[in-house]
Amino acid sequence: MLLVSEKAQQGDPAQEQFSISELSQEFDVTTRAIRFYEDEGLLEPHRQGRQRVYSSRDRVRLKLILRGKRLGFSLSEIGDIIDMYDSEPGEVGQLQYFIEKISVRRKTLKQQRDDIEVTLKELDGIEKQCRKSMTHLD
Amino acid sequence: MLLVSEKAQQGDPAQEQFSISELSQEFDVTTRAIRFYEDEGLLEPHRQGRQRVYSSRDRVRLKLILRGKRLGFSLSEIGDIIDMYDSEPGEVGQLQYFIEKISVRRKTLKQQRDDIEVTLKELDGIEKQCRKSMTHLD
DNA sequence: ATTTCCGTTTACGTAAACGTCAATTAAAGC
DNA sequence: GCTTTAATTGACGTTTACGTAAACGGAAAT
Repeated sequence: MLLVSEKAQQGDPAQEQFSISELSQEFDVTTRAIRFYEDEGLLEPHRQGRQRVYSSRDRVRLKLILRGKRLGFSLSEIGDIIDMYDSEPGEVGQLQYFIEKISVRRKTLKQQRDDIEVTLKELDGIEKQCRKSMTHLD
Repeated sequence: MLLVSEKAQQGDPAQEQFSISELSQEFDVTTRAIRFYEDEGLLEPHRQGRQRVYSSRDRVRLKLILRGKRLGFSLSEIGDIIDMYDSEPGEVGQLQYFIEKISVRRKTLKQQRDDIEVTLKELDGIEKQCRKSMTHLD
């Protein structure tokens, strides 16, 4: 292995370093996907020569990306979301715009949450019917 | 318009009929999409000649499809889910398999729900920071 | 020295979910 | 009867999110 993995800088947890395969394994995502996220501007790891070196900040971003995916967002939407997290807020106008984006996102998420509640309840009902049918067939 | 929309069979609500454009408007989805769902085996409306006539059962299915989409499921996954709703449970083996599928689906949904909770809380934090920054800039 | 791992780049391939014509058909309004 | 309007089928195009193979570069182990 490389210098990177000389058992990862464990001194300062904020300065830990990760290789692409470490992240790939930890989050169960292919290296191809990780590089693709970089192509799409969602990650920009440092380089040691040509090799990618990921900081713990990069790792957090990857986490956010995957969470976004689980929620069904597109990569470009996820890009918008991530930018919310670590943008240095400049002018008031931007902040205003920002807050609006947050409210939009919140609406979507709440709709999803409601959808989930309904669906979970329906699943409960279906399962009960199933179990009933099964006892009848015993 | 067609016979279908002679102010839709309002006698028995379970026998209401809908044209493709009615559903398209009601759910804000293109007719192309609706036909595509049919191609994928998610809908199978009756025909009057060559025209599609949707029952209220078809309408419910469409509703389920769209909810599934909002939750980020693929059409084939949605197909599985819908089949859960209206399949006539046959043998015990099938029911067992069925219940497993339900449990898998439930896990996914719960994961999503947790993701949403976390994200909503984070959004709260970000918004607070925003508002703080704004008052400082006033 | 050479095999063995990673890792990188470039490029083409692909599946899903429609969009977008184009050409027909058929019914409704006048 | 003619025109407008809604619906259908078929085909091709498009975007997203990667997969897959090819070819090459270092470092590490034997």
